[in-house]
Amino acid sequence: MQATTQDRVGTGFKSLADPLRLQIIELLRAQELCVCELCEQLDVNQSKLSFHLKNLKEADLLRSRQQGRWMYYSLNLAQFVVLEQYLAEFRRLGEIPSARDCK
Amino acid sequence: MQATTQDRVGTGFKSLADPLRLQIIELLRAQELCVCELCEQLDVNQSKLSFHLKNLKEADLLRSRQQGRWMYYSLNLAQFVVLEQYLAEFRRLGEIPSARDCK
DNA sequence: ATAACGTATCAAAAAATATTGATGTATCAA
DNA sequence: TTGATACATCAATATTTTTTGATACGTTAT
Repeated sequence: MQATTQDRVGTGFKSLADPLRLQIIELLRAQELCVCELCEQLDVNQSKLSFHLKNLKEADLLRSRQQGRWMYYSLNLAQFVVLEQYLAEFRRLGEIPSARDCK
Repeated sequence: MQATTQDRVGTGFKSLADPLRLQIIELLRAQELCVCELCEQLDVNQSKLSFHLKNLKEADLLRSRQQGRWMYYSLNLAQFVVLEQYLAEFRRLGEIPSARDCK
């Protein structure tokens, strides 16, 4: 079984479909952060944050690296580009014909 | 109360986060269609389709026009651009600094 | 006017997702 | 080696979203 483009972008959009996750990526847009800093800045408990970080990571939107007991998360820009391109395709085609009349 | 950018893109991404809705917009990418045609092509019941069309419309991703008893749906490309631009912002900033070491 | 059609809406049930609090694991410091 | 810290995971619950079937609404044909 292999993932189609639709699966991959679908997973990405689903991940972006949550306000807390959007806040997370907006913080990470400025710089890589560890979980404890995200916790503080977002004022959200750790378990909840962990859940959402995992979700973003599974959608391939985030990367993580461990250093000692800290876990640093950062954006995976490549995947943002994938989603961006998917959307750009819609524009690329230019004019979309009206429906031919129905019956 | 007014909608923030986050609300608006959040709603957009949430709407794109469903496989059937992705199929819908991919069909509409080729041309405007009426509900009955979408029903047939997607092999899905009418009430379900109506639900998802409403969702896409509320996310401002679709437009509709009525003609007699038919309802024609088409993409609202402007909103696709809004989402695309939101994603493009992430790229625009270039290199993202690593975290400064934690404690 | 009545009937049939295309679509929307609604309420109930089902399914998916998120939150919470508790516990587990690895790492570091003392 | 003990305790504390940083994070992940799990099970139970709560919340949200989706599906289904029924019904309602507006339009056209008869």
